[in-house]
Amino acid sequence: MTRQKSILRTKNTREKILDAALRSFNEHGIEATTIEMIREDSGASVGSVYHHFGNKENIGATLYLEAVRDYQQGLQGLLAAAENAEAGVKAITRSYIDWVGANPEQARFILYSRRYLARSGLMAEAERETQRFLAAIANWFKPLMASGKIKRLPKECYSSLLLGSAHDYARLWLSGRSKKPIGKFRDIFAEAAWSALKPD
Amino acid sequence: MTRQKSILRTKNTREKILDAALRSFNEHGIEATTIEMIREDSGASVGSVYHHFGNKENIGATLYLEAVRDYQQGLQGLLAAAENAEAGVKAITRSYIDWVGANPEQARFILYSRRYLARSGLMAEAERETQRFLAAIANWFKPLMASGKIKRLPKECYSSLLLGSAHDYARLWLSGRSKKPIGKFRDIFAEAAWSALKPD
DNA sequence: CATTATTCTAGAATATTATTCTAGTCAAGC
DNA sequence: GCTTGACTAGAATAATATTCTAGAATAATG
Repeated sequence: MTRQKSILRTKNTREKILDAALRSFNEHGIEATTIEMIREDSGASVGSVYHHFGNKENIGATLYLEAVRDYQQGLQGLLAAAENAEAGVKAITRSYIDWVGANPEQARFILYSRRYLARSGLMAEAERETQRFLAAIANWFKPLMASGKIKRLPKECYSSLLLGSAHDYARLWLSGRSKKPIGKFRDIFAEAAWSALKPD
Repeated sequence: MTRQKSILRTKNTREKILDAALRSFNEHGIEATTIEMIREDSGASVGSVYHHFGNKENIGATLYLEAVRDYQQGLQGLLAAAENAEAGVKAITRSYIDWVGANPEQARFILYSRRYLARSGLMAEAERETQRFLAAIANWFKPLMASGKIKRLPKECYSSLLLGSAHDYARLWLSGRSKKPIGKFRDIFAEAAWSALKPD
């Protein structure tokens, strides 16, 4: 019980710092966010912040890693369940849109702050996980490409044709330049992905 | 003549600062770039840097504004020349790809650093110019949408369906995660845009 | 030309902010 | 109830952005 308490104390501080950082990073950008702002908003001390994360960039990298994991987990199994190429392509697109719609703050952070986050150990880890994830998707696609169920194209192009439009609209929406919630256009982007990838 | 000389001095210092900043911003990111690095790389003094730009963010905003203007200028006239919907859609896509291929450093900066640049006066200016530009494109599309030469969709979706895939691949390429020059896929992305926008 | 105003450059001084350091507090297990 | 390790606090330091002051170069004026 006492142990539980300790973990809670830790967890709470750590989570509060992450929450405060995400809010502030998204509102002001990472650079404009000072440790002092995070400290004040989270109620933690400078010492705590540095104890948990080491430096400002690691706070960002942690947010990035946790968000990416959450999204990738949501997609697991969807492909296994897909009956055919069209269903799979549309499932990937819809899953992406649904995740963005449900987690706009995390999505905003991932889309707009990746460039800032240099190659810390945490980012390398995120990179590795993403590679594994993309490889799994590529694997699912491979037989469909071979059998002509999906248009044959240079392999570099698939991910952009699949998610590029949804990606782009997500940026538009998350930046506030478009007001219409991304969920409204779920099927439009799924159709567009399929029309770019279906065989002629 | 003396006047000419003076402008050159100014221009050179100013341009050298911008060149050094673009290099360093793209290599290390804006935050990790110090004024000292820009000063050393450009050969200017701290005083000069601040005389010309006022603060670090304004250097970024200037790079952003100049790059966006350059791209937008390139697209002017292309639409006026387009014979029909398909030609127009493909011309826009190709023009974007060509510009990115020809100006990778500028493109990288625009795509990866927009979020960092807050609403300084310069960014507001860039925003206004972009609005005018998008309005001109929307205007070109309007009669085609009305007459059914282009698929009828919610207006928020068009830009993402038109350039989203190319956009996405540009990021991939510019970040170094894909090695194949974007120009190779010029027609693939033009086709994809058209297949998303052509009437059923 | 000489004079004056303006723009530009230089680098030292200052202010802001990230990070480190030291001294503790707190809970867990013995 | 002692010891250990994880955690917190906030002061001290270091790194960096920005401002300031002086002066050099250039342009404008009579």
